[in-house]
Amino acid sequence: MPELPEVEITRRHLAEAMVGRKVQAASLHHARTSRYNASPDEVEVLLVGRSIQSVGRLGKFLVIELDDGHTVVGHLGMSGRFSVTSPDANVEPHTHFIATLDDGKQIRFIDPRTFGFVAVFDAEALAESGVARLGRDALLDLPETAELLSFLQGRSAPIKALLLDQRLVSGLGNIYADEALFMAALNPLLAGGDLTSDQVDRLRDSIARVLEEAIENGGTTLDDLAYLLPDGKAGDNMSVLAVYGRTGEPCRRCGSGIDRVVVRGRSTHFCPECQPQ
DNA sequence: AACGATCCCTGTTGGC
DNA sequence: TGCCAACAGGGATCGT
Repeated sequence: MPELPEVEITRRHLAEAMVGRKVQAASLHHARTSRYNASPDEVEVLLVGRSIQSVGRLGKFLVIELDDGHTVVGHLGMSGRFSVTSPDANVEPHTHFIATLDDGKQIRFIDPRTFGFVAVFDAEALAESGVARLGRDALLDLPETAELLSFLQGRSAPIKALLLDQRLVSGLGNIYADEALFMAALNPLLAGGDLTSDQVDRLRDSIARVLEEAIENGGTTLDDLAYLLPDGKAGDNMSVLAVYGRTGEPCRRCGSGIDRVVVRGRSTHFCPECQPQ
């Protein structure tokens, strides 16, 4: 599933293709993909003729500024993918959105499970959108240990659940939350408020390292869910995952079997020896 | 307020 | 082999 590293890699590709370009045509074929606008038509009307000023990212959201003050917000959900193609390229199944730019290139959004979306917001709608509720970005703006400690103070929820809460720090999903907890040698079920300053310090460093390594590796492409980069290539990061998806397999550090529990409805992978309660 | 459960959706997988 | 239930999960929403 796309998390911060995969969205960041997507952002870089889209920025290269889109910044300074004008949208010549836009078509949106799926009401669920445009669910944050009044209709698919509204997305098309708001986009055509606009120039793209910047392609940014906050957490797992892509934030694209247009020349008239509107903002395009995109989210990959769990199966979404943007591709940059020529207009005559084969249109893949589940292609819900196509924008044609003034250099002839097309930006396409392909999303089988439709958890993702493409929205065009004015300033008011943006301020009420999910983007406005995000905590600091885990890659660009990771809070210092002291600030994280105060966030966690008094929280009884397991640290795994708190890492998935995008209001705390934005960008971590199920894969990198598990990987960061393993790297920090922290049990995912520990209550957030029980973490010591040293533990939060380790967790902070681990979050940064896990995300940076994943970006260097081109992101994580799982076998079952074909996350692909916008150029169609697969990422390499799955080969270095320590715990995610490795239930029953030997821990890369100590050799004992990786365990799996469910936290807040999400599968959670950890080494019971390296990450004791 | 904090926390957990539920829902959305479809390709893949595992059990029978 | 074929069928179908179970599973995967980010974010919104709702109940406790």
